[in-house]
Amino acid sequence: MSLPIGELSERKKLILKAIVEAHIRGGEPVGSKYITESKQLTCSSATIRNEMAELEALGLLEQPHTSAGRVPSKRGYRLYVDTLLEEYAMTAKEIAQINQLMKIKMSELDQILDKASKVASSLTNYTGFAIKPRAHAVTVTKYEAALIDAHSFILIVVASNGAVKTRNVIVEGEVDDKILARLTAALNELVTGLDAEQISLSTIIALENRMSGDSVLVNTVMKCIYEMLSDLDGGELKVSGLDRLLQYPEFADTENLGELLGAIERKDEILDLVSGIDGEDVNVVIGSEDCSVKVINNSTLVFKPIRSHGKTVGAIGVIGPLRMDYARVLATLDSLGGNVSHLLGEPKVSDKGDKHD
Amino acid sequence: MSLPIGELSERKKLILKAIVEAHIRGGEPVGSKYITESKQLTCSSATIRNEMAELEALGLLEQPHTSAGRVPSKRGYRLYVDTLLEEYAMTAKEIAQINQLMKIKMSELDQILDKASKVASSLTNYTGFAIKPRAHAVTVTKYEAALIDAHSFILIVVASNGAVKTRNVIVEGEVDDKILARLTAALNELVTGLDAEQISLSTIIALENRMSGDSVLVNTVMKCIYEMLSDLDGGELKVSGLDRLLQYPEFADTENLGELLGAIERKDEILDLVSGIDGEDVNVVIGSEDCSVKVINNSTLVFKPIRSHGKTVGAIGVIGPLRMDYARVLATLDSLGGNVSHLLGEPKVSDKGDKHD
DNA sequence: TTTTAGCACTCGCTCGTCGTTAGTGCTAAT
DNA sequence: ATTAGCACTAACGACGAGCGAGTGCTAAAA
Repeated sequence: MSLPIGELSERKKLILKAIVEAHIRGGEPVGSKYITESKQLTCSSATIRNEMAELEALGLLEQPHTSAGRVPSKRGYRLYVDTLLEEYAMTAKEIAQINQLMKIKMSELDQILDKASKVASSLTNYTGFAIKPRAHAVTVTKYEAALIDAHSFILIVVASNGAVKTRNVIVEGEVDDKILARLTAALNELVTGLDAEQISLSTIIALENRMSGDSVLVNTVMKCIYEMLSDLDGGELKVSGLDRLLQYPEFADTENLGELLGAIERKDEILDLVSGIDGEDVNVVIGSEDCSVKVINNSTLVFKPIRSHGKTVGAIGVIGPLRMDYARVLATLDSLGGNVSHLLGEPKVSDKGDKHD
Repeated sequence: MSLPIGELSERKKLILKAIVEAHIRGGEPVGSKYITESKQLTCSSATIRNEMAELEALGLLEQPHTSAGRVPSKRGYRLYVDTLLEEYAMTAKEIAQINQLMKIKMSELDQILDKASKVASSLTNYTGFAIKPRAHAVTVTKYEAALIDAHSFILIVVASNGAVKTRNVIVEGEVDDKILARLTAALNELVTGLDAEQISLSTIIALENRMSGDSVLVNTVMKCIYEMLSDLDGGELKVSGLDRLLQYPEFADTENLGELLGAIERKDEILDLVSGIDGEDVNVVIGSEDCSVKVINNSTLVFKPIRSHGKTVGAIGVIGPLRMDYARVLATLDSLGGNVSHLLGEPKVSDKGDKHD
């Protein structure tokens, strides 16, 4: 399973790199002749062929069929991303576009993530996505309520992860400001710091006692709170620039496209995948190499966590074909994600460290 | 432009109906022989051919090429939907599924619409969508605020269309409950009933006076309010079951699919289209027959407005190929949409009136 | 021992041909 | 007005030839 990175001769690395990059550009299998022509390799096509055969034996290249050129395998891409990739120098235009995004003052995390994923999509020309990860054991830190009319009010919940949710509560009986004040006071005292599973019957009974035994109101409200808590740790996945997928021939057939659309539709696989990875660097998931997510078999996910005050609050990334322009995408996401995190109050990392996982 | 409905002989209608239905089922051009065989038409294929030629001259049928069968044109579908469509009898299973949806108690419009569009998609096997239409001149009917810490609070806005929006407001100076109380009181007094365009400088100045000239706070808040108001009348489009598109051969090529995905991506065309249509019946938009929405040239949109307390608050619908199973889709959406509206407090329409536009 | 030139071979791709087939339009007979 | 019959059309699938890009292997050169 582990890659024999050290074992690879310098020339093999160069050849692999050339093949990956040629294939990223052209999308077609690349042959030995092409390599000799275009690159600074001084050897002949026959030598390249021998090397290519060995690279294939190592599982780094694949042949669609005899007498076609070679295509990088997933392991090949992985090796490329991990060790062969050169820094991509962002163009002034790209930097400007990111900076312009940063100028737009948006106060809501959702909006920022959404916008950022759109920018990621348009800068890289792949499909962009934004994720708010699943959170475990979200609790409520504060309740507020706002009266609408005699039969309904808005319940506002501030969660431990900083999210805010509201819900329209319609009650059978009558409510007024005084009842609401009592309710919020009781909720703040009794039902904070509990996650969805920790709300027990005793909590509810204690609450009822505080609310003069108005069990209808209490039940309605508790149901709402439970619902909101479940919502809060649900995670979210938003996709932008889906139509960009179509320009890549690997998604021209229904097979791959269907798999990917299905995965996006279901959300959970991608959500789990992204939520399961921590850290602040850009991550690259190539195909289903780690076999956990079977569904995005022929696509690559690249994403960068967004952090705020030391916590991961989301992620932005792009989805595209295996032969993704990794250099560019990594640079773009790194910069964009860093800026977004910075915008959210995260200290900027000054050292340009290793960005791979 | 107007269709010569009355002019069509009974037999022509029957033939057109048979062709549309055969083509919906099979997806392929249908020939004269097929009609004579399968249907109760007593005449021969030659007669059918003559009739078909005339129907084609009327613009109701099309020929992909000579020596292929006929395919309904957009006008043909339109005529079919408007006058030839027979009621679809929903199966017990479908009814049960809708009823089950109705049992799920959800309090938020967004969730209900979202869920309903998913059900629409799964019942019809087309792509479902849910829309909250653009609203003009949304105003705020009530403000509330909830303190988070000394530098931030949550601003809650109840809009004239019943929607609720919250925003995290971070201020330079310090805030406390007392300041917030004054702020909300002032806002409720001075900045209600105004839409985004009507907020003038004098409003802001009046507000500043009330807030002891704290122009920083006032400006921050007003910017937020403006943003929220703009958000509120923005409209929303959510799509579910996108992958279902792929099973229809008309979306197998990149062309049509790209157009449709692009339109969904941009949202505004579809939003405008749906927002522009009022009433409570199911609407059918076939291709870009009315030339306003050029982009969904080869798809059909069917949607039903969702009403609550006499107002249109959203719409659910499906997107699919031109040869959509109209009978089924219309029945499903009519029933589903009616139920959702009912759930939202709209009186149930008892008379099963004409459901076409 | 490594590299390279040369060569036979493979296999997909593109044409053109050809027969088949489903469907048409037209005409003449009913 | 309808229909049977017939000639015609165009898509479709199979077949085969030619092409070309690319390979693997071998034997010679470095």
